[in-house]
Amino acid sequence: MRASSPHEYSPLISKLESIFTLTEEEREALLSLPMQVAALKEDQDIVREGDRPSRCCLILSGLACAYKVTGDGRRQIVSFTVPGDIPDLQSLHLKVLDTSISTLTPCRVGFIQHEILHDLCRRHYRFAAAFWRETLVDAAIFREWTVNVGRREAYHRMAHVLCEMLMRLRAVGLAEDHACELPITQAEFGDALGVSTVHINRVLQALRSEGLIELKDEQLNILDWERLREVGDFDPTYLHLQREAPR
Amino acid sequence: MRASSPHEYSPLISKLESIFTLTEEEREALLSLPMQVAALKEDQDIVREGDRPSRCCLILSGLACAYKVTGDGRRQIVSFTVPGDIPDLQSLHLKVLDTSISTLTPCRVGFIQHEILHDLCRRHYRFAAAFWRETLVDAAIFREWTVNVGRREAYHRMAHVLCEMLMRLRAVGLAEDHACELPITQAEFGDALGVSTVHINRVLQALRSEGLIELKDEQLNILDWERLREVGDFDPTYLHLQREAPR
DNA sequence: CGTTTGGTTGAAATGTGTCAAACTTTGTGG
DNA sequence: CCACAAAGTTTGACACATTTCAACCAAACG
Repeated sequence: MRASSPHEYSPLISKLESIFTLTEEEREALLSLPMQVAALKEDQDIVREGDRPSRCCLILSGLACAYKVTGDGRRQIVSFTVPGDIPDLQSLHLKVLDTSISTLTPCRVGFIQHEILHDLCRRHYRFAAAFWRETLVDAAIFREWTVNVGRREAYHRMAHVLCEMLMRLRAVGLAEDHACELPITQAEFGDALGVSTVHINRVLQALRSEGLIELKDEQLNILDWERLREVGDFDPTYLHLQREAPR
Repeated sequence: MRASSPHEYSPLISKLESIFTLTEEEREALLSLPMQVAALKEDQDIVREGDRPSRCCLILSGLACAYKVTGDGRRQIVSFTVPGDIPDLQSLHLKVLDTSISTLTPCRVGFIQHEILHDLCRRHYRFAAAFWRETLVDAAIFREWTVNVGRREAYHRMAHVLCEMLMRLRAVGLAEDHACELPITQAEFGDALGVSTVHINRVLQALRSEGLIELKDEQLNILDWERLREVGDFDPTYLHLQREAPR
């Protein structure tokens, strides 16, 4: 664990910049936020359900996920994170965590104290609005996942998350037009989509044999974006990626 | 549509009061919020996916739901609302709505202009925090629903929502210890749980014959709360109902 | 009183889970 | 650098939860 250097904030800053233009003062304020940086291995819990954290975690690099475990020990991943996400930003206002957050790949994670963030939000309403907005986009993704899991068959479900991940990774500069690194195992996809690993395997084979995707060696290649979008019934509105007027 | 009288705000005020104590000034500020009140019939859309609303809707009485429709026309309800909820509070920071909101029963709904709420939040950070928190609790509910739909069988899923609804209604004074009005049809439960109406029917019969619940004439009676909780794998933590220290 | 809405039932079709085994790739220590 | 273990992927057969379809019933309603 070491302190942050200025460039560490770049995933967060570019994410905020993608929504509205930061003033010089705001950029300064962000860059001077004290943050503890840690490098984590894969499959490590960053925080756990039931924790009462005093800080938030900013994913600087790598993939992570938020998940819950049912009484009989089955895991449901409720969202994937991409760099620039703060998956436990909710803890700023909800004392007890109701989800765990775990790395899927090795990650660099920045920890920022709650008080620091509260100060920032109190001083600049635009930051409060920006962070609040982040949590609202998260919520929109949760809603879409409920729809995905509740009303689409596994084949379509899979197409849908692949579309989502590509768009989200592209938004933070981690994907080409129709390709990206996607180091997610079939078991993890299963936990995310509420489907058994075996079935995920079959569904992926179907998508491959239909000529929609290539997925091998942690590398996703979307061969027919238009048809994958249709199959996944994917409409990116819920990701709220468009630039909007500042508040 | 008519203007609000003071007592209209009571569902919202008691909800906020259940989280932290309002100062006299804050209570004043809330009561003086201009709000347009409308009485809606059942099964009416309040707002629709794709809308760009300039106001939020506060459910004053009745049940409503947020839902999305898939490309092939199947509806997924992503959450139920109870009085005091502001199901499109997200629209304060996300321009385009990604879900529709519809009444399930006749409802009284209050509309509050975005500017008014933004002003309030800017002037009193505690309100920003309180409303922000509301949206975070919503998000927690979405997450739990993903788990419910993704990892539990229909029988357990149903038990889970019944527990959730009882707790939420109790929190706003609309339920006894183990009973409440619950005017939700089996088709609506189906859309909420990602299950066909027919199967909802069978699952309800099972819950009834196990002696766990009575559900008839829009009246839910939980006969064995402890076992229903177990069957539904229900842990209310995610509802974040406990009183917390002010911010 | 007929019509609509919501609930109930049965039988057949099907998507998905489970189990168990084999295969492939990756990582690691000797 | 090989050998072995561990992790991830693939396959087939079978079980089962849930859907679909179609009909019927009961209560509410205008």
